[in-house]
Amino acid sequence: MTTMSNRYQSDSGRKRPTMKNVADLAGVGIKTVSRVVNDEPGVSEATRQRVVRATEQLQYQLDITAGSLKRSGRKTQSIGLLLPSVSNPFSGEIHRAMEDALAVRGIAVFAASLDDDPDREKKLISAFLGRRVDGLVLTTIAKSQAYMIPEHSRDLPLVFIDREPAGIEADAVVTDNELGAAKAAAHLIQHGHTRLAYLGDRTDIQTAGRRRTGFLDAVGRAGISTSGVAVRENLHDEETAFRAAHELLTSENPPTAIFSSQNLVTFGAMRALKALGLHHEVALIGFDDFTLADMMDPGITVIAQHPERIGKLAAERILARIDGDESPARTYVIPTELIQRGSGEIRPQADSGK
Amino acid sequence: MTTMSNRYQSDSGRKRPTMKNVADLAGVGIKTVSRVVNDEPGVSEATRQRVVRATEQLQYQLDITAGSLKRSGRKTQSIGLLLPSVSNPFSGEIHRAMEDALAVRGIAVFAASLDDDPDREKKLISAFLGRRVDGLVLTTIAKSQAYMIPEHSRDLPLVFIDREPAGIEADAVVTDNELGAAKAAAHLIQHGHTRLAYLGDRTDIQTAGRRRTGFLDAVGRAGISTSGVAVRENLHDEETAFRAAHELLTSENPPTAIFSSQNLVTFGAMRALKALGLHHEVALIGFDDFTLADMMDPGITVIAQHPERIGKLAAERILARIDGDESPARTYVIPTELIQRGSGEIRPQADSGK
DNA sequence: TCTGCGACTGACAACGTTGTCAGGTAACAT
DNA sequence: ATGTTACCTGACAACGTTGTCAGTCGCAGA
Repeated sequence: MTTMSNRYQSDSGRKRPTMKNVADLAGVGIKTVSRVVNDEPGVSEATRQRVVRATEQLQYQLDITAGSLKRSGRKTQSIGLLLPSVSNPFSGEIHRAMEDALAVRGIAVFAASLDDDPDREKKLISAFLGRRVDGLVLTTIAKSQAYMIPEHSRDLPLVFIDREPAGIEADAVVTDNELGAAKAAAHLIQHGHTRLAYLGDRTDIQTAGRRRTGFLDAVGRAGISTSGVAVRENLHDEETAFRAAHELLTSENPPTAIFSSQNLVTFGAMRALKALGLHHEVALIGFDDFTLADMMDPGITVIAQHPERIGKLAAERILARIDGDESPARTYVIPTELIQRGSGEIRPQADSGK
Repeated sequence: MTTMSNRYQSDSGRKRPTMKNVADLAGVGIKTVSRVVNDEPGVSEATRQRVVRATEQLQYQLDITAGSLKRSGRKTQSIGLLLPSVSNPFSGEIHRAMEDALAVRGIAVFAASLDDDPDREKKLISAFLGRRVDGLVLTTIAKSQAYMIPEHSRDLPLVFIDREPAGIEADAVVTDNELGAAKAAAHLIQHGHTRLAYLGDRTDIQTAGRRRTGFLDAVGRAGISTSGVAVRENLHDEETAFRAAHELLTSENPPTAIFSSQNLVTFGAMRALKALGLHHEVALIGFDDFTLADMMDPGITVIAQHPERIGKLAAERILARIDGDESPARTYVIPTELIQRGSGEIRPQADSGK
């Protein structure tokens, strides 16, 4: 019947079949198989049928890595995604949105966690470059991304998310941190607060700085002395945030409202308020929304970011760049949303001024 | 000085350099560059130095995809990870644990979301196979994974997580769903409850079935008629869970304790209890832990799973299989932990029998 | 001096695919 | 009958790397 050895006649074959095997079985040339598999024109219906049958019989799977070798302009159909941590819900949302936007183009995503570690950043980028990803979407930590210029100038599409790059010209998609924090300040002031506290993340993280600036500037614009704002920074987990909040709340002149610049810090502040029984007396607004915020007592008012919009836009930008968009680098700013749930609407207590 | 055109002399080069470029610049053969780059022995120190300098000067990056082409036994140093959704915190924890375990071996992870959609499952698996991943770690939805047998018999390492496979012999790492649910039942009964409710997920999800069985069996073992247990299933989101819980709680003979088989269902139940003002009267235990469970009022008692242990073990198994472990397929069961926080320790109210 | 050995080195084919290009055939117009 | 299409088709090189293998060289031992 056929000239094939029966090695590839059944599912029990040891090795993966190649185009050569399919071509032999179908009695055509390799290139014809390639055309059929890639849905290229120029193959008669009869031949196509025969090839399709052969691929099915052998359970043939095109090796995309081999194809991406030919013509180095060829793409690997994969991108690298560098996130603070894949286990962080905010990152997860971004990841998911990107996946959805990229899947329609058949692009797969390599995801990895940076853990705010510059060394790890370089290692991971290196690992992705070695796999010849078509583009890189990343949240950076290193002070400068200038070390990536060689790659970028080699036409490696780059999109920064959440934080803007320094020392390199590239697209970025970020949350409107200043305005978001300013909204929080305005909201608290509008509810009568004048003794405010700002609980911030590590000062070397760009977004933390922006939120701080946005908050303090808005306080100043409202005519309140910013020197009266209690600022505690470098809070990187619940524990340190709890301690800072606890300390502030039990001090001589405690704040009547707290703004926390990040989820873990918000959690720490919530715990401190609850521990002191002040959760219904001191106002709290957190930056970044979180699950069950509305189920808290009181519900936690937040400045919500839109990770799904960030992810979607980042995916669109990287695709555009991969497709050859050469327009100047641009930063896209995604607005925030103030969600009132109770904690941010608490008014200063009459007796708290003591 | 050198025979190289100055095309590759600086960072401004357009194309990525190849081993050939490095070899020319260093004045050695390609193979010698390969040896240096891969840290193989048999290169004199002097030569090595020259090659290293050349790679640095050209910012050379080894193309691992090209290498994996040679000798088809060669690995791509990447695996595919199929999760319910990368934005789901439980999945995120597993992903993270796997990443950490695989990174030390230089293996990158392609992650994708299944969304409980069998078609999507097949498409994604196909996409990963086309990229010649060294192994696949997945949470399945399809009733049977028999369709993967051809690939599996071609030595594609496979590890199932969270759910056991059907119709195929492969390793699996799962939570002890039966025992976990049984613990919940025993805990509630021990606190005096006899009118129990079980709120479950889609019945076609394997883990949901196991939790149901575990719960009901434990109830039976305690000598309580299982026919008295109110069972509501196919609850797949907060809204449906809320309605089911609300309905049960406002029925003729309401349960004094609820067991919810999954996070979203737990959230729905929590909302229903709060809406009816019963959160301090009706006991609740949820399967799977979640952030801020301890900050609820009351704190939510849960059967915690250990996603980080599942991920770590799955990574170890896939590595072992990649390294040639041919031992029989085995299912690894990860124990759960009952975490008491208040909601599960509420006793039946005296008047609730009314 | 010659032989043998060990250490080093590079030419070459091969991995599985696709771009290029030339050849071959049928149909149709001249 | 001949030329002109349009359409199919496959041989072949190339992509960037590594395994194989056949060298070359310096030096110790005979």
